[in-house]
Amino acid sequence: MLNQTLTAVPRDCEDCPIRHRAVCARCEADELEQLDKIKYYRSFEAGQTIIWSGDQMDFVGSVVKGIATLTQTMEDGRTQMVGLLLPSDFVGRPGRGSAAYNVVATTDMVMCCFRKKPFEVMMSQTPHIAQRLLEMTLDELDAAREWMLVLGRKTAREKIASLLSIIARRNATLNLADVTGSMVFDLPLTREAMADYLGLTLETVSRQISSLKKDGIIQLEGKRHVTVPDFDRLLAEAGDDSDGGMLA
Amino acid sequence: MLNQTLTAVPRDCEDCPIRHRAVCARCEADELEQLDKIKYYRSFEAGQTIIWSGDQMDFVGSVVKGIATLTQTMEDGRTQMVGLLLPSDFVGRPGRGSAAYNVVATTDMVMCCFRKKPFEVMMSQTPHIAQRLLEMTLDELDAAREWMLVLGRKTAREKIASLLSIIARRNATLNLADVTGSMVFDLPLTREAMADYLGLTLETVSRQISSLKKDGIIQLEGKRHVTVPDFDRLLAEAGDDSDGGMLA
DNA sequence: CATAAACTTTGACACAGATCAACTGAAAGA
DNA sequence: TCTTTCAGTTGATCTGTGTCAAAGTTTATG
Repeated sequence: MLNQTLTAVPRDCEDCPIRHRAVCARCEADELEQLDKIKYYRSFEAGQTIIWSGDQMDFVGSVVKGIATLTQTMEDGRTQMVGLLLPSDFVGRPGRGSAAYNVVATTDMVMCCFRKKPFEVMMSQTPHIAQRLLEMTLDELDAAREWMLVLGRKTAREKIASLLSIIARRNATLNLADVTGSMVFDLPLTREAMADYLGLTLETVSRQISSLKKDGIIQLEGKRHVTVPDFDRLLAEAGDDSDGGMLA
Repeated sequence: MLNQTLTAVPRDCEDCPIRHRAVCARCEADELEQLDKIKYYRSFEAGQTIIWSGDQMDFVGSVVKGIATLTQTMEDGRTQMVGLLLPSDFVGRPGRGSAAYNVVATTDMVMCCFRKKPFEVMMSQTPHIAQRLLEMTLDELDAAREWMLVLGRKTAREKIASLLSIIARRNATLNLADVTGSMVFDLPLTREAMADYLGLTLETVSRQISSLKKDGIIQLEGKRHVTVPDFDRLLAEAGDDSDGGMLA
């Protein structure tokens, strides 16, 4: 299979779809120019493992297009997803030599990579990058803590409803749509990936999705295309208060 | 009950027990002087709620002495701990007006608080603070992701063993002791708090501790004083590989 | 077009951990 | 000293989710 996405890769930061949300969001023109010198694009196919936990990492970077997962695995194979990487999310940790998690592309993907060493140097010199990275890391920490509540205390049905509401919300904000009433989106994850995210088995995921469908909370076309007729009802099933736990 | 800890509060950053691990770790003398102008100490008694989720927060700060918990609660009362705050850990999020979690003192505590507005101003001007906060936040994110694996995929027995090994390890590094062979420490948490950390009920926590005791993995004096005769055996019970997942 | 491979659904049954309840021991207060 | 309260333990039973198995659907492949 030829990789057609390579030709679609942006050359210029000005045209970059994640220019104002990624780690470079606050950079000025001259800083972008500096970044440009240490950056390169890489494309990945759906299913491809981008990084193995424990591997040496000589780059960090941003997801430009597509979706990837961050997973942790035990020796006996039990797997837990610990992050879902969407466009503009950052991959890697400055100052660390080896990867702490597996990173796997779940769709075809494009990443904007920075060579690690020069990126670290730049970070110590240009506060705009470190500031933005701090902000993004704090957001991820909040998201991780939200997931700890989901994993530790919610029922299987609530877990599924929580995941659907998060995907629906992210989709809406990405498309600048309203976060009310009816919403339509495609699931970017297989049943197994959803199970790994939620600490369930894929059979339980399947059963709970069927149950939500039977109860009219969601509608399904095919296996992946979801319609949520009433977002507040979905939130209620997730056990969240109606504001969805959003913070200023 | 009179609060005797107030008199034991450090005045000077030079004498501060967390001077080299807290958010101020990288600050120079002049920066400490600036911080000194916006800081104040607060003491809390065991059991006291320091911050309610949703409350306005006009300070951020560091834990100097004692232990606190970060918890999230659902409307029906289900509670999940999302962080365990030990000396040097940071409380609050610069740039956010209201608290996202409940913060409760589990022991008598002393905090070094900074008025939020001037702290934010200082952060934007002195990279040393933002740099250190980024580093600490990345560490917390790693810890949160480690807990997601525990919550999502481990059995009750493995969860307890994981918690014990984390507490043992933290205790050892705090006391500069060896992380091998036999270790002795006091549990800083009630059975209920442990349950909230691990997504279990307190009965299950109690049963699993009894079981680990019966099997000789741990020894107990009273309810809280724990001896771990063989740390590697405890790690094996936790389902971790022997290196404990530590990263450079 | 046929077949394989990957993904998903559904059913039957088992079991880990929750729930409900009784009891123990230690600490605090009258 | 006696009672009350709080933290913890242990037992009996129930139930939500996992496990094992089979079959259906969709997508890829020769």
